[in-house]
Amino acid sequence: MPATATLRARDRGPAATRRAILAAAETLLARGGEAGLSIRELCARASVTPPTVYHHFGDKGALVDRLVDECFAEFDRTFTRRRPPADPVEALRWGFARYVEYGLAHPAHYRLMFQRSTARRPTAAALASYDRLRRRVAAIDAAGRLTAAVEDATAAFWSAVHGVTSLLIAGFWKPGAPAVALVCDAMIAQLTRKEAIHVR
Amino acid sequence: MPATATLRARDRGPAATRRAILAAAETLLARGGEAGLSIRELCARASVTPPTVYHHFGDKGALVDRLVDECFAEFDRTFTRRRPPADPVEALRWGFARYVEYGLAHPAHYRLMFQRSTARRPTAAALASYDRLRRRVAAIDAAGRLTAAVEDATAAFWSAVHGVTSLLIAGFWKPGAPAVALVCDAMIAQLTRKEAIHVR
DNA sequence: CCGCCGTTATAACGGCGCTATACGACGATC
DNA sequence: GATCGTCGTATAGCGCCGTTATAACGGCGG
Repeated sequence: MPATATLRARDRGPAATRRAILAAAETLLARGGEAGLSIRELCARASVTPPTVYHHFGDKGALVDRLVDECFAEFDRTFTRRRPPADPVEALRWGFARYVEYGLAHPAHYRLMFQRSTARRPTAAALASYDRLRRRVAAIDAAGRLTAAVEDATAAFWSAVHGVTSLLIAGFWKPGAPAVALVCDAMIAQLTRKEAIHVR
Repeated sequence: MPATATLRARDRGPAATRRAILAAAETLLARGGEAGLSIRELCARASVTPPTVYHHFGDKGALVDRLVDECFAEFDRTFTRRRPPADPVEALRWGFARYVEYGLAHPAHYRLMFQRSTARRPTAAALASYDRLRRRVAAIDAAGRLTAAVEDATAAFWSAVHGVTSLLIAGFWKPGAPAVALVCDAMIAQLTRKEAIHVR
C-alpha cells in the first residue's frame, strides 16, 4: 500500500486528510519559513486541492494557528524530555538554555510562534507555555528567593530570553556568543537571590 | 500647480519620482505594515507605473532596503533630538528609553528594521546605529564602570532592549509595564558599577 | 534635423489566497 | 432497495501580487 501522502484525499478519510495537510504545512514551514508556506504548494505535497484545505481549516490564518499549536506542543516537549535541576533558580537557568536551544533548532517555527507578521491573540497553547514559565518563577518566589513580583519577573525573564533568541535566529550573532549568557545571568542575578529570606 | 504626488512621473524628473516612490512606500508601511506594502498600491499613490519603480530600485527588496535606511535616519534623530545625561550610565539608560519610545511610535518600521522576514545582511545605516550603542558602552568602560567586555556588553544590552521592545510592539504587554524597567535596570545593574575602579 | 539614451508606459506572465459551483459517496428514511 | 440530504472533495475561476518584455516618449549631442 502506498504512503498516506500519495493517496488522493477521497481514498483516505477526513482525519487523515487533515493530518496530511498539517504535515505538509510543517514541511514547507521548516523548508522556507512563513514565506514558503503556500496553500497551493501545500496542496501539491499533500495530494489535496485548495477547497479541501479551506473546508477543514477555514482560511490560511487558522491553518497556521493550528500549525503553531503543534509548534508549541514540540516546544513543550523540549522542556519535558529532560529533567530540570531541583534548585528552582537553576531550573530557570536550565529553562533558558532549552528555550534558546529550541529557537536555534526551529527558527522558522519560533518566528511563527512569536513574531507572526499578522498579529493574532495568543492561542491556548501559547498561554499554557507562558504559564509554565510563570510556575517556574513562582517556585523561586515560594522559596523566598525572588526579588520582584512573580508576574513582573516572569515578563522580564521572557523579554530577555526572547531578545537573545530572536537576535540569534536573525543571525546577528553566533550560538555561543557571550551576550547570551550575559543576559540570562544578569536577569537571574538581579531578580533572584542565593539564600532564602523569609519575609514574615 | 498641483502637488508633487499628483503629477505624472513624466512631468516631474527622476529624483522627484524616486522621492515620491519612497514617500508612498513610507505611507503604506506606516498604514499596513510590511504586508500592506504593495508595489501596485504604491504605484497608484505615487502616480507611477511598476516599471518605473523597478528602473529606480531594482526589485522590491532593494526598495525596502532604501526605506529601512530612511527608518534608521529617523531612528538616529530620536537619539539626537534631545541631549542625553552627562553620566555615561545614565546616558545608556536614557538611550534605552528612546529606543523603546521609537519602537512604540513606529512599530511597523521597527519590525522592518529588526525582524524582516526575508533576512538581509545589515545595511550601513544599521551598523552605524549599532556603533552608536557601542560607543555609549565604551564610554562607560572608559569611565572604569563596565563589568564586561565592551563588545559583549553591547550585544547583551541590545538583546535585552530588543526583547522588551518587540514584545511591547507585539502587544504582549502595555507600554508602562514593570517588566520593561525591570529588564533595563537589571542589565545596567549587572553590567555597570556605580563607582569607577581603576584596574591598572 | 537625426539618433541616442535615460526614463516612463502598456500589457502581460505566472503565482498567490480564496471561492462559486458541482460532483461523489455514504447514512438515514421510507 | 430506492430516495434524499449531507459531508467531503474537485473543477475552474476571480482579483491581487511581484515582475518583465517591449515600446514609446523626450531632452541632448551630433
